[in-house]
Amino acid sequence: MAPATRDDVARLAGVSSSTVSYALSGRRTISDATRRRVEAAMAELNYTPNAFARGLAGSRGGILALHYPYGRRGVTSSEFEYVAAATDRARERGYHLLLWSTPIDDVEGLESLVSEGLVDGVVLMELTPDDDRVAVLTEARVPFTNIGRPDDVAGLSFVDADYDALGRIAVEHLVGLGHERAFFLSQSVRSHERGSGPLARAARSLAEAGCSAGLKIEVHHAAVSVTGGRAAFDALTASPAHPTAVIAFNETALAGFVQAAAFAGCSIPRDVSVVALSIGDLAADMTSPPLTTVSPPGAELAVAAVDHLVDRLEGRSTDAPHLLVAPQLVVRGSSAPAPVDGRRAGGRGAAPAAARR
Amino acid sequence: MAPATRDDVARLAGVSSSTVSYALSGRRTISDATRRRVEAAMAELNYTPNAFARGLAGSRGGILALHYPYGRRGVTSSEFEYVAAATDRARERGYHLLLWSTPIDDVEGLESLVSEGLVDGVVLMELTPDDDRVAVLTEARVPFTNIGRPDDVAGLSFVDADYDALGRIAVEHLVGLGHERAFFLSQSVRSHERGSGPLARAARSLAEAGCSAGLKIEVHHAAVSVTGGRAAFDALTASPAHPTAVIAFNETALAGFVQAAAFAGCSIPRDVSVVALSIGDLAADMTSPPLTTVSPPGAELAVAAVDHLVDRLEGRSTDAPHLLVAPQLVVRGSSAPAPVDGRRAGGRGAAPAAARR
DNA sequence: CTGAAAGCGCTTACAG
DNA sequence: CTGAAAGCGCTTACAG
Repeated sequence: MAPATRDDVARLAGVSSSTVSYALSGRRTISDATRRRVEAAMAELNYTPNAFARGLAGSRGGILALHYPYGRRGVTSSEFEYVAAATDRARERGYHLLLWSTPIDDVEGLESLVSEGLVDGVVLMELTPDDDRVAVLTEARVPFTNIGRPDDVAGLSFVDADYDALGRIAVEHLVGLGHERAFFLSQSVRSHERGSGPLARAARSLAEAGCSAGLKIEVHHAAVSVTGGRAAFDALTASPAHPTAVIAFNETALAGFVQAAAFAGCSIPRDVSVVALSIGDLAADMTSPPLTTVSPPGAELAVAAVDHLVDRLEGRSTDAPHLLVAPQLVVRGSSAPAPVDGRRAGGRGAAPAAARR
Repeated sequence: MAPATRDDVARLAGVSSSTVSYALSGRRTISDATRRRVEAAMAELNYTPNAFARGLAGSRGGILALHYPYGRRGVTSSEFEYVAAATDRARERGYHLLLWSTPIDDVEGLESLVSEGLVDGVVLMELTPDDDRVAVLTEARVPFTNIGRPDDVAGLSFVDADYDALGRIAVEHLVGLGHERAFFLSQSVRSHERGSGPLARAARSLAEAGCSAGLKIEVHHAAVSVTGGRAAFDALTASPAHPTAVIAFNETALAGFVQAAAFAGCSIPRDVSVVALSIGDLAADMTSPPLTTVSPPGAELAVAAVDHLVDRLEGRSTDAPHLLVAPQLVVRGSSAPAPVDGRRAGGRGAAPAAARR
């Protein structure tokens, strides 16, 4: 049988159909007796309002889009965290979540999505410094929040990881362990230098924090590949500065780096400490030893972004739309006090990290 | 200004509004001249049909739901692969993808989603042997496909990884390398024994293939935790059978296992070979050496599921709805010929896996 | 080949 | 506190 409509409920309850609507939305006062009859009728008919009709007639459709641009970097281990958290939060707030995933430069796709009128608002992920999506959404007058931020944030609502704290936290951790020379496993020069991207900001904060805390940092631009990471290890070994610690913001290369270190008999953390930035828990646990990480709290960011958006859609947001969330330092086994004997990192023939457990 | 409607287009083109609809859907023949005028008008007004109105009036809303139950296991590295691939494929086929993620036992959530009439069909992920969602969707008469399968697949359309091949492929790989005794790093006894879940099927196929190929397999039930994996390593070391290979179907425990092996100076693959089942590429690359894996092709499965569903929705599917996809063996560095000298795996004091590169 | 019109199931002023 | 009715922007028989 066809699903029950609002008219069915009204008939059963002996009221007009608009009364059923108002009972549902609570937008006008209703006597207790009427409300009870309506509720009983809805329960009996197992009534669920039709989403399309609600969307067409009302101003609120109850659907949010999460735009996840791909092609920027590969699928990393923590991305699902954002998506899952956003989905859950949207649901808790009474919204559905449409996952929208196009190449970041396919602005037309986004444009046609919003012009369909299907979604009440959009959460944008992985903003680039000069992200075109911002203009599209602004022009279409679709409310949106950003996870991440473009260079120009005037009038924009965003939540982002505090990438300045990122660098500082990593530096402080290493300096606290007595390290004086570090090696920054970065990405391509281009991403590194782009104005306000996560990498650029992390790199800058690293440089600043290193400067004031007395940690000398050598920057190495590695390809985002396992091979790139192996080459990075060679570069570390060859470095005249003899760094005793590695700070990595290149998940894939880090995998290659760790492999190369193990092959070469270079022990982590005895010979070199490793602090990984923006790495998921699972990936961190797969290495031996597990990696000390400083990562943005993905779930928290996603929840905050959805909350911001929904607050705005429901007209109850007045507070500052900019939120910077501090990254979390999780100390696992890959960071340790700097070697005291000044033995050079990456040296061959070192014994394995057996012993204590 | 408000977005253009079908009436605006009709007026501009000098035709009736139904003609615009038909021009769009192609459900009746239209003269070339008319079609051109309509198209020009649409282009000029930058017209996009309203999704809610289309959904309300027509039978097709153009939205698919992907139900991702959480709480079953944690976020593993390859889950995003399924979600991303499904999203892309849906879009390619002209549908939106609603991500729906509830605890697997929250059948009511699913029920109310479909009774809203928002979605044309549903893709279910991670089916359990006696999955309640199947009954709910069947009763609601909502078309759906499954990634994975329950025990009773009568009348059901599903795509699934061939978990029988999974075990066989792993066994053949190891036997080909001369191994005779393996250790199966499994999960809790309960999941292991449940009728037709992936683990149960993989375990069964492992047992069968091992039997006929002459590989003796010792089963170890580890907790799904890093600690569980460390304990598993101890169990391997203590095993009187002295297994020379590990087959793991427990991603989190495997992380602990690999860590424990490294700590103990047990070299992979010289002392023990490791073959990981259902592990993502990134996680596989994070270990040293990178892991040889046999994993279901997540993207392929997701694409097939979406295709099945859409074919059915569009009435163009008549072929068999059951699809079993072979897992992929990727040989990385963790598997090697069995030790010839019969040296016991897990022995302490072994030298690190330095040397060749 | 094309038009006029009913209807999808809601929301929300407008009356009372 | 409640009802009758217009309208949201489409799709699709029904006529011609």
